[in-house]
Amino acid sequence: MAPPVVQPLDEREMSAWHALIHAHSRVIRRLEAELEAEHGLSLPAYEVLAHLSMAPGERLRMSELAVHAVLSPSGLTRLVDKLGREGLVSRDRCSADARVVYAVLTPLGRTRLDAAYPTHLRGVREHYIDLLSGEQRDAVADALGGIVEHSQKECEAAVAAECEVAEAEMVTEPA
Amino acid sequence: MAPPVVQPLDEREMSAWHALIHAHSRVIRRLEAELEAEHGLSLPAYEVLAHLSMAPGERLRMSELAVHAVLSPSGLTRLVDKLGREGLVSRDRCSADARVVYAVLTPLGRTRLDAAYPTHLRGVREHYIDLLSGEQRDAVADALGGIVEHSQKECEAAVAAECEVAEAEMVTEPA
DNA sequence: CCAGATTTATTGCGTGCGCAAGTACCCGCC
DNA sequence: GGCGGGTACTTGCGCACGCAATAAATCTGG
Repeated sequence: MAPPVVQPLDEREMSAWHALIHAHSRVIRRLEAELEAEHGLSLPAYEVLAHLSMAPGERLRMSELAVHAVLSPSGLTRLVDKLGREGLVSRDRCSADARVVYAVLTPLGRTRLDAAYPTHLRGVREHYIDLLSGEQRDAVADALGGIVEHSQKECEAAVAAECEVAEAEMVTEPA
Repeated sequence: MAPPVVQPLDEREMSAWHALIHAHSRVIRRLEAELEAEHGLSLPAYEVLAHLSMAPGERLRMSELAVHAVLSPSGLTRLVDKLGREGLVSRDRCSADARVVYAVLTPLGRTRLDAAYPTHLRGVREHYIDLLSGEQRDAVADALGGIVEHSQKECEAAVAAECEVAEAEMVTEPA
């Protein structure tokens, strides 16, 4: 019952923390502002189009898209609604499994994406990549990439744990 | 007028970009979920309380607070409204300059912050800091910190540029 | 000393988005 | 073969937040 004394953040740790928060905020804000001003696309919208364009058949399931774009399933549904109204993507129900929906890039969507690509690329370079040395870039990719991986594993572990709990309940309350 | 051909992102650059986006998203989501569940505080709310607690007199101007917390001025006004309704901060008009208002931490706010601190600390460690080696941590702080600084300088430069434009207009259209 | 420009904070408005509940569908088991 | 349990997406709801316009106070030049 002794409180699990956690070491307070020292100055370096603190600065690594604030750096993540503030750098992300600054980079994203600028990039999004440019994308919005020049092409009327939000960053999530751009990312959806970009991921679709790289997928085989320029189509992806909603759930896959939600993972790539950083969006909840419901957020993605609404975003695809919006892009659909603008004619940039269309929906396509899967014939094999009527639950799944594919988002498909339309020719117009491809055109808009191609137009927006230089803006996005320039923004990412100007506000982020080109401000880092090669070593810094690799170090960041390595460090933060590791966090992403770790986080994914923990999610899977959490799901597994839930299953075990469910099984335990099956035993505890056999109804 | 030749299009300023910008080098496409190679694989390493791409991965540094995605790492930033996804790592940020994952870390923030987890931390915020824990903070919300255990103490009913959003991450921005926690940060406002934390910054106030470290300020002299536990008080800070709205505008300063907006810079530290990652929030627009309007966002901050509303957040302070909300924290005020919960009794965690109070507003205090500055006697010297009636335009500025100070947000000050109340005793109740201090209590809530103290209660939430371990959760926040544990979250930052568990989902971020402790997943990095010492070198990685310093490299990230260095690289991303540099981006923040650069971005600040650019903002100042942009403001200066606006002034020049304004001056130029003064000359162009002397009314 | 006052009119206009500037700074500081707030409000109107619209939008984006996450959670939880709902719907439609697939699958395995009796 | 149909029924209970999961899966994939959508919708209801509410809130947070950014931008632009506004209000109030201060500063500055004539």
